[in-house]
Amino acid sequence: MSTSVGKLTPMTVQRATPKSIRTRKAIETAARELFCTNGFERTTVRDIGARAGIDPSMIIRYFGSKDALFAQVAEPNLQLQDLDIIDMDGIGEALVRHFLAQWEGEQAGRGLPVLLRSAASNDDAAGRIRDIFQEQVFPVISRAGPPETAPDRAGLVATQLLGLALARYVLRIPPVVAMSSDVIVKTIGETVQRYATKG
Amino acid sequence: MSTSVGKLTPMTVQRATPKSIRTRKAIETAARELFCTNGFERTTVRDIGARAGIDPSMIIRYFGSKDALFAQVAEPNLQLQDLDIIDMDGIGEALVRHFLAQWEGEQAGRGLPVLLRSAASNDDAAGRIRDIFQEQVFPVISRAGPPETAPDRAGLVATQLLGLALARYVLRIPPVVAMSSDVIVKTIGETVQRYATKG
DNA sequence: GTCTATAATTCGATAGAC
DNA sequence: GTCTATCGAATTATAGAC
Repeated sequence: MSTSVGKLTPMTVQRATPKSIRTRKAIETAARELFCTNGFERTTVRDIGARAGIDPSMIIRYFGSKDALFAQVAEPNLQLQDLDIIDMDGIGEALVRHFLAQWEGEQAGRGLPVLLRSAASNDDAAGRIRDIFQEQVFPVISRAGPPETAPDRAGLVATQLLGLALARYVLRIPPVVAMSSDVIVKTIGETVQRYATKG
Repeated sequence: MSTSVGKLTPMTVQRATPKSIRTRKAIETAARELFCTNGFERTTVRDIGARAGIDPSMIIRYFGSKDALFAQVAEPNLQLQDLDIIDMDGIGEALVRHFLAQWEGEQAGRGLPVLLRSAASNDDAAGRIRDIFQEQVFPVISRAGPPETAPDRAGLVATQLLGLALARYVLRIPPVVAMSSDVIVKTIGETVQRYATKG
């Protein structure tokens, strides 16, 4: 949900007819897939248009620019609020399981793969990932240990979770790809648990 | 060492005069820095020429193409052979310390940062990272535990080491950047030790 | 060996007909 | 609302004078 249909782009005013809604959604879906697969730089407006089955010029008309489209599409919401009520003894495994589900699920983290794929090429993609961890991961980790070590603990958790995503979904290192979710949750969960609580 | 001066590019035959050697090295250095900072896509041949203080057309003349230059420059050698003789009880900390030195040292891993920066944009950068781990990391990890679990153990080590590099050098997540080398070696070394030996 | 000039593409973005 | 046609800028790569 929340593809923010009502959110007007700062350009040509445009009514939200049923058809325009479908077109906008088609563009966003195609953009997400291509940004995620090829990263920001290697994805062209023309490619997105072709995949969405609409004219490339419509993309500019709807979103104003390629950058604006990327910003619209790369808004990860890790939905970690679900974990707030979990007891801290299982925070490690819970975090890993949650992340795997986010990456492999239908919504695919709503943008995290897109960002990670483009973090090296898009100017602010790295900054957005930083924001995500500060705003969404840090608060959760904070409560799992002494407050004064919270930044370090959150940072360590970030290295392991991002490294897992990088190796499994971007670089596709064979044994990491082949590993079952259960093994990952158990093995890496133990690491995350230690990072989150003891640092 | 081993900037492979004698290695002829498959193009215009060219004598290796002292001047041409200097030019070639200047190009390689500038390319490494820019590829490492901005990734493959955002680095232009013109930028490299400007930084090297030579004409952009010389780059094509010397290396044939931008892709060929990238391939020439992105040949990481982790030099893990130094670790072969270390006792396995300290393999975790040794690996992390070695990696940090590689990333932060003069030679900067001779290409690993370049590759990681470009893994999302350059077609074969991800493949090269896979090769690096299979050829260089895997053999070292193999000896640290039961052979049948070697791939999984090496894969787990990869997630943590690459995640550390990603968070600290590419995404620059503040607490990870601020963390001292000693703390990183100790904390993450403990994780790598467990992955390398027990899986 | 080096540089000037430019060819040949490709991209993002726009104008305007319908 | 959608598409055709195209602009202007940027890129890699080449040709040829010096």
